[in-house]
Amino acid sequence: MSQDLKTLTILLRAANAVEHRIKEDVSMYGLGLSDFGALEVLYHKGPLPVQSICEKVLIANSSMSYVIDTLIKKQLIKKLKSPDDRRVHIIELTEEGRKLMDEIYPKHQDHMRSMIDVLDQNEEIELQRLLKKLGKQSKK
Amino acid sequence: MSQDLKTLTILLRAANAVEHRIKEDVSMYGLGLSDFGALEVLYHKGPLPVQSICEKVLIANSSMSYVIDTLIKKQLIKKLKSPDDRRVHIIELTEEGRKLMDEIYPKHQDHMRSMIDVLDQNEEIELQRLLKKLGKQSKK
DNA sequence: GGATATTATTTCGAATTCGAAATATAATTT
DNA sequence: AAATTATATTTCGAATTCGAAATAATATCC
Repeated sequence: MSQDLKTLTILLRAANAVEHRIKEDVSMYGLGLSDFGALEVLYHKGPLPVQSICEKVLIANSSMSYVIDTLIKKQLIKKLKSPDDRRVHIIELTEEGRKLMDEIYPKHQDHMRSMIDVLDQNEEIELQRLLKKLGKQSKK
Repeated sequence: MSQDLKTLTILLRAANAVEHRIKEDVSMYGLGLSDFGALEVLYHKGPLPVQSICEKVLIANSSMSYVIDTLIKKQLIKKLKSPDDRRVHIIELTEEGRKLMDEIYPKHQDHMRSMIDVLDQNEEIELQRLLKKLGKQSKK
């Protein structure tokens, strides 16, 4: 019983379910999961280097280059050169990008919260604790 | 505090970490995540229709068709026609596929268990309970 | 200060994934 | 029993992802 991997299976299923929900939420605006992830980070943290966005969105940087290209084509973000370090490209939302997120995000947030809110506050806090403990171990 | 989505973020991160670990584990044998997922289901449940494998591995059936093709090319599985229903294709491990899993699986299981074992037994059970509760809500 | 190592990003080709349409068969309706 | 609807699978083209190599700039070492 205790030597099986059910816990991980359940974890992957739950995450998959959440991802599908987000995808559903966001595909109406012609965005993919990673597109939205990148916009979301920029929306909340302000302009950021490519690398930092990668770390938040959890995809390879080569994939992020592609995501950034498509978002630039859609005129939702723009790319600036960092004055401090000429290797670095700073990404920021355009006016249009910000407007889109102003429109999408509150609805998305409500939708996601309604998922979480099947848990009471103590359960939510406990879940966070357990996942963090697991996740910490999992990085190498 | 309570209206934010941190819990989901942590969930997605933990799942991502687990997936990366599995990928690492399994890429040494030239397998991808979905390849391994399919083999694992067949290894544990015996021969199954394509559809049932899909449901376990959590990818679209069009993607599963591709996965099955590549595993057939590697001679790890084979495809039989169901005698009951001529729409259905039953997939089963070849001798070679079974041997591979006999080799891989115990190591994989240990590796995965060592991740889970940062949690004590009560924590593990509680995590399962919370994830199930969340996941249930998340399906539509 | 030049050589070497490190970091940030992009490019490339290949692999994986998806959704929608196509195909084939089975089940249900009328 | 024909027509309709539902289910299982595959095919197709496009989108996304990856890892490895390339490029460019900075930091470190000698």
